[in-house]
Formats: sequence, C-alpha cells, structure tokens
Amino acid sequence: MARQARHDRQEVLGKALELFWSKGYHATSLKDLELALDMRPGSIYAAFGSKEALFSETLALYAELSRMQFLETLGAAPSRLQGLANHVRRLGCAGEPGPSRACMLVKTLLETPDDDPRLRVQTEALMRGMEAMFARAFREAQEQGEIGPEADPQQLASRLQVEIFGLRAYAQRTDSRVRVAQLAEEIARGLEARALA
Amino acid sequence: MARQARHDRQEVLGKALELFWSKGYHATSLKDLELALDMRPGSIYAAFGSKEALFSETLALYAELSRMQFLETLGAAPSRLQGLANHVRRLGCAGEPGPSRACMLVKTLLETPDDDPRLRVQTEALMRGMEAMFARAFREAQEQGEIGPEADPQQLASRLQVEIFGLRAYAQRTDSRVRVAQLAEEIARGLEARALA
DNA sequence: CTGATTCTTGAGTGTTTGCTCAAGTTGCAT
DNA sequence: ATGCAACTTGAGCAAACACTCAAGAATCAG
Repeated sequence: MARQARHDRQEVLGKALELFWSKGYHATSLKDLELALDMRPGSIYAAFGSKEALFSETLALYAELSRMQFLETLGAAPSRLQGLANHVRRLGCAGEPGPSRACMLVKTLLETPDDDPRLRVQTEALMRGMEAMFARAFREAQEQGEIGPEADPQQLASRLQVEIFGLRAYAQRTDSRVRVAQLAEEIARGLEARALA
Repeated sequence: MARQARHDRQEVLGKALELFWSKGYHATSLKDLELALDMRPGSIYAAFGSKEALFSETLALYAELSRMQFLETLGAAPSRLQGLANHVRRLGCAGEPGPSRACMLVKTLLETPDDDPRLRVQTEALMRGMEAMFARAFREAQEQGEIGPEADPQQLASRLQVEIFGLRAYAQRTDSRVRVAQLAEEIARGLEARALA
C-alpha cells in the first residue's frame, strides 16, 4: 500500500462535468480544467489519460445523472404517462439552473464531426439509451391501458426526444426564459392528451 | 481604377458557409479556411477582418438563405398552414444533403458561451427573426380563418421553432435517417390538425 | 510602355494548445 | 525511523492557433 489520491474521483468528475457542459468540449482548454479541478496537468493525465478520455467519462456521468433524474420523476408519478409529462415539465422549469440549459448530449452531438469515431459514437449510444428508456415507459403505459394498443412506443419515444432536444436548445437562448415553462407545459399536455378517456 | 479581386465575395462566403456549418466555429481552423477558400491568410484578413467577422457574415448568409427557402415554400403552398407544414416536411426530407443536417443557428447557439457578447447576440437575433416569420405566417393563417381566433400566433411560432430545432438536432444523429422523415411528417400533421374543420 | 493602385502572397509573429516527464512529496507497511 | 510505492508538481515540449506585414504580382488609366 501507499499514498492515496488527494482528490475524490467522483468529485473531480463532477467539476469537470460542470465545465464541459457549460463551455463544450472544444472551447474548454486544459488551463480551464487545471483551474476548475485544482489539479496540475500531470495529475490530470495520470488520472484520466487525455482530455478526450476525461470528457468521455464526464459525458457518461452526465447520462447516468440524467437517467437517474428521469427514473426518479417516473417513479414519483401516479402513472407512466404522467411521469413522462412531469419529466418534460421538470426540464422546462428553471428551478435547477445547472451549468447550461441545453442538453450536454445534444451540445456534444452538434460539435462532433460525422466522421469522428469516438465521441460521436458514444454520444449517439447514450442518446439511444435515453430513447430506449422513454420507449420502455411508453410501452408500460400501453400495457397498463393508458394509451391505445395501436400506438408505437418507439415512435412516441423518438417524438418525445425530438421535443426535449428542441425545448432545451430553445431554452439556451437568453431571451427565452419566460416562454420555456409555457412550452414545456404545452408539450407535457400533448403527452397527457394521448391518454385514453 | 486598379486590379479587381480574384474571388467573388459571395462565392467565397458560400464556401465558408459550407465549412463553418459542417465543422462549427471553434473546430474550423484558418488552415481549413485557407484550403476551402483557396486564399492565403493575408487575403482572408484583408477581405473579412477576422475569423469571427467572417463567421458572422457567413451566419447572416445562412439565415438569409433559410429565410428565402421558407418564403419559397410558403408561397408555393395553397394556404399558410399548408406552407408551414410543408416547410417542416422539407426539413425532414434528406433530399438536400447540405453540409450538416442540424441548423447552423442552433449549432452556433450551443457552442457560444452565455456571456460572449458578439456571436451570441447575433445568433439570437437571427433566431428571433425566424420565429417572427413563423408568427407572421400563423397570424395570416388566422386572418384567413384557417385557425381559430383564440390561438396565439406567437406561441405557435415558438412551439414550431422548438419542434424544428429538435427535429434537426435529432437528424444529426447518424442512426436517425430512417426515422426523421416520419417524425417530420408527424409534426407537419400536427400543424395541419390545427385547421378548423 | 509607365505609374498608380489594389490584391495576393507566405514566411513569420507571439500565444496557446494538449501533453510529457524527471524530480519531488506524501502516506503507508514494516 | 526507513523504504517504497503512489501521487503531485510545474517547467517545458512540439505543434497548432489566429493573425500580420513587407514584398511581389496583377490590372487598370494614361
């Protein structure tokens, strides 16, 4: 046995997440990271290997936190459809400020070239994972008779992801604050309106 | 009089647009521009002043082209609501490949920090302009009795912009091609469904 | 042709980038 | 204490960055 690390890895990843989420991958320099993490380059590279690898871990953490937040909202709701609607409401609510209003996965997708093999593949995989969770919730709603048997859960999930991507990109505008909650409410009601009478 | 420029300015801006649109502002280097524009750094700076200024002109050109495309679609349609719906269908259609499937304004918005005074302000202004055009089309649809008098054209415009932002961000995924047209169709039908019987 | 004017060139500016590594520090087992 | 393994440090690397400018090339009027 020997000396243990000065920093808690999860804590460091949290700080990196805040930075990367707000500034994006390209615009975040190692100088920025050194300052935010209070670590010197050598430590950063010993712990994570490269800027891209650190970003990659950070992105995975983001997706995991998002997943947990969704499942929490879903579990607290009286029904699946209600849970999905409340998830949208929560995203539209400016209550939790966070480093950025936009989705980090979308930010990464849009600043990653089509032919970049690594970050792009990971980002899309995480998006598919999110969409699959939505699809599962819709399928369960269907099994419980909340929505009709003719509906396609996968299609509904894609549609919901489109609306969430759009809402959160729109929310990134500095002049959109007042409208975002209303838009989220509208989207949420659109979901609830799919319920059978 | 003296020597005239070797390059047509509009043509050069078109090439810069293609590059910036596909790679984004940060990820595009002057080396990339030199190659794409077939110009040496001196000429680029003599003609445009800075990388940011060139990007700014490019962004304005993008917005203008988008505006024209929208108005064209709107003019060709039998009604305002139909025109709006067809605009969405056109965005979902993979017919025109373009440098990127995502909206350049959204890409720029998401890679621009909140406190960047220049590009951010311009981007948001161009977005407001687009949204205002949507609002105008909805208002005219209302005046012509296509949609009920209780509807709020501005609200409908915001909602449409959210859906377009989302659709085009979703379309940036390499694995979304097949679903995008169907999603666009769904959004378009949602618009048409607002028509009074 | 000449001269004037404008445009183009590309080597070179200083700065910043992501990253390395030899040296130093720390905390544990013995 | 002592040795050692693990962690931290920060000066420094080559490459890339946005950008400049003196010099040359091109095109006009006369």
